[in-house]
Amino acid sequence: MKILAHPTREQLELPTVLDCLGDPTRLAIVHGLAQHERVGTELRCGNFSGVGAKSNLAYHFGRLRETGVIRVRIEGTARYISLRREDLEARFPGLLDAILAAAARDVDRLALADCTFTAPANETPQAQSSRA
Amino acid sequence: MKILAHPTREQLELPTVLDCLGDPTRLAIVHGLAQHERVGTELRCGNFSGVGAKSNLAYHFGRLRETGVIRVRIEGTARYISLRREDLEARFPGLLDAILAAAARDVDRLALADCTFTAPANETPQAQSSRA
DNA sequence: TCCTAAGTTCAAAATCTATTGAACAATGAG
DNA sequence: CTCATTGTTCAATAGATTTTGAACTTAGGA
Repeated sequence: MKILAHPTREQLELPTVLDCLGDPTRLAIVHGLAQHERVGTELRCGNFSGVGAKSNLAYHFGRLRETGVIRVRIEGTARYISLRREDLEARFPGLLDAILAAAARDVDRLALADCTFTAPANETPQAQSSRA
Repeated sequence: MKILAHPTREQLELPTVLDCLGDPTRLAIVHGLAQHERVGTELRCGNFSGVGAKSNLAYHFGRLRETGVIRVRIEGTARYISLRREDLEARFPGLLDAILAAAARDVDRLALADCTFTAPANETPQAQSSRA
């Protein structure tokens, strides 16, 4: 089992993060992650669709991870994705929230609709509430 | 005398703006503009240096204008530049401030130092103090 | 008028990005 | 073991980005 390389909090760079989120596909992924956070379950790479070939999805997730926007945890053959909210907030206060709020407001304007995900039922062991 | 095309406030797009500011050179320009705002004088394109050839500066200013990040006012042969703070704030609340604050905090880390400007003495008619 | 300063536009080059399909690796199930 | 699932890596490609120098425009003096 491999552990993927992530930049440390201190290594996060502003232009890199902005550039990373400037891509509509990646912004859509991050928006989707943020929207899904309240559900409590974790999303896998494969939950996302509408981004083209599988290899393209891997490419964008790679970029999001290398940039430090998301964290990727390997478990079996699956990779669970989460937003690095605390790290981003510590380095760039208010930035992620402003971006997510703007993305949420513009959701129909962006190509965000192209990137959707099918939410998992109750795949992660730790996080499911009593009612579905 | 020409008037340059600017997107309207409503036409500002989040991915476009993020992508535009994801470039270190343009981020440096915008940071410089914001830093200079308190002085009260307007900056021209030519006040900036360290960005390479003149045509490259024109390229980046063109991009910033088309994206809606800056406004460019022509006066004679000079072009006066200003940040579109209100428009950006209206469309993406908190975004510009978060970016500028982060850029200011990371100022020595970024290549911002490469892009400097020589502030004008008292070129704009409305804003000059008594001291030279 | 002629000159200069400010900035643009164009074409070319070097580089980077996004996308795809095919082949590959790793894990868990039957 | 065998097989399907999950996702990666590779090579190729099409397109976008950044950068440069040279030629050009425009306005304001001397």
